[in-house]
Amino acid sequence: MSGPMIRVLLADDEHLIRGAIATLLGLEPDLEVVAQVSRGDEVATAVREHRPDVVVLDIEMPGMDGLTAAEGLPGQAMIILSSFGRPGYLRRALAAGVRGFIPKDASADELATAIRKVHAGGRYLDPEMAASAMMAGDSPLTDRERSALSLAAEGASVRQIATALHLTEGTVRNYLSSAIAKLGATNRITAIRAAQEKGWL
Amino acid sequence: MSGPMIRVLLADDEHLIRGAIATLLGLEPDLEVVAQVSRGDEVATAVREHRPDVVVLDIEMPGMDGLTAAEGLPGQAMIILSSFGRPGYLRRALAAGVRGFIPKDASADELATAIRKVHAGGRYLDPEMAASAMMAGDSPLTDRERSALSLAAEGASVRQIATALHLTEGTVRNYLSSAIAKLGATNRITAIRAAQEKGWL
DNA sequence: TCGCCACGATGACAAATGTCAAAGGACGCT
DNA sequence: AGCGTCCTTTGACATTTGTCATCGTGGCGA
Repeated sequence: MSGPMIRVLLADDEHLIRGAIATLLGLEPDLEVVAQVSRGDEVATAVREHRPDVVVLDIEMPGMDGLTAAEGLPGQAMIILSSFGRPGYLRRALAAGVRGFIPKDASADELATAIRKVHAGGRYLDPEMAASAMMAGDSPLTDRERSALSLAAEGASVRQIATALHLTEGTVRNYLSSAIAKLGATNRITAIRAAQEKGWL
Repeated sequence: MSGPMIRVLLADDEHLIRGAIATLLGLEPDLEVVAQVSRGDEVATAVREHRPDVVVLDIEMPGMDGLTAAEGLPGQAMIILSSFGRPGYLRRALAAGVRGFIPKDASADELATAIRKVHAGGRYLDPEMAASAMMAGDSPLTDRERSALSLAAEGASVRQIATALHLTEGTVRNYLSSAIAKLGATNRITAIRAAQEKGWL
C-alpha cells in the first residue's frame, strides 16, 4: 500500500512525551506528524493551518483541556490520550465526536492502530477503558450538585459558592450534602476525591 | 569515544510513554535501555538483577512512588522525572541521593545530557525547577502539621486523624488550623491544594 | 543558670459544614 | 386531568471544623 501518508497533529503539554511519541509514530511508514502543540488553546489554530487527517489530544493541558478542545472541532477525526482511567471522560469524549480513546499505558502499536482506524472513519476504544466506563456508568449528580461540588473542589466556601450560583447558603449545603450521599462519601473532601476519580467533576 | 554503553533502567507506569522514551534513548549511540518496569515496588528487584548504570524514575507510579523507591537505593545513580514542578519533591529527591531531576516537559536531549552527567558522577538539575525550588523554600509545616494535613487530604475526619496519630481531637484541629494559617489558606481544602502544589504534603 | 522561643498538647468557644423534612415546579405516563 | 417522580429550593437543627488562650517541655544563646 502506497497511498498518501496519514497526517497527524499531536497535542500534549509535556515536551519529552510529545517528542517521544512523535518519534515513534514517525517510524511507522504510513504516519507523518505534521505539527505539534503544547497548549489546548493552540489546537484550533494549528488544525486550520495544517489540516491534519487525525488529531491526537492529551486531556491535561494548560490553556484548555483536550476534551474542551475536541468539542470545538466537530467533524475532525480525533483521538483522546488519557493519562488515567476517568470513565466520565470517555462519555464526554464520545459526545464531542471523538472516535478514538486510549490510555497512556497502551502500547505504541495500539496508538498507531487507533490512528489508522479513526482515519478510516472507524472507532477505536481501549477495551479496558470501555469496560470500566460501563461499570462506572453515568454520573449520578445533577447539574447543580456538580457545579457546587466543582466550586468546592477549587476551595470555595459555602458562602462563595452561594454567591457564584445565585443561591441561598442553605441550598448550597443541601446540594453538597446530597452529592456526598450519592458518592458514598462522608464529607466534602472524600466526595471531591470520589468525583474526580470517576471523571464526574 | 567508544567506551562501554551506559546501561539505563527505566521506571514509568505509562506504557506508551515508557516505550517512547526507551526508543528515543536507544537512538543515542552511547545509551542502552537494559530494563523497564512499570511499578515503583519493582525497581529494587530490577536494579539487583540488571545492575544498570543509571536509573530513571517517574514520580507517579503504582505500588511505590519514585521518591520512596529512590530512598531505598543509596549509592545508585538516579534521575527523577517529574510530571510537574512540585518544588518540595526536589528537596526530598536530593535528600535521597538523587543527582538528576528534570521535568517531563524538558527535551529528549536534556534527558540524555542528564543521564551522561549523572553517570559521570555529576549533577543535573533543570534550571527552572531549581529556581522555583529556591523560591518556594522549605516547608513551613512541622511534622505533626504535615501528618495531620496529609491524612486530611485522604479524606479522614478529625476523629480518624486523632485516632491514627494518638492525639486528642482538639489537638488535631489545632494542627490543621495552624497549617491552614501557614499556608495562607482559609480552610482544609485550600490548605491541601496549596500544600500539594508545593510538594509539601 | 536564666530567659526566650518553638513545638506539642489541651479545652472552650465561634464559625462553617452536613442533615433533614418539606414545599413548589417540570415532566412524563395513564 | 390526575398521578407519580425527580429536580430545585429553602430554613431549622445537629455535627464537624477552625480559632484562641493557655500550659508544659526541651533546646539554644546570653
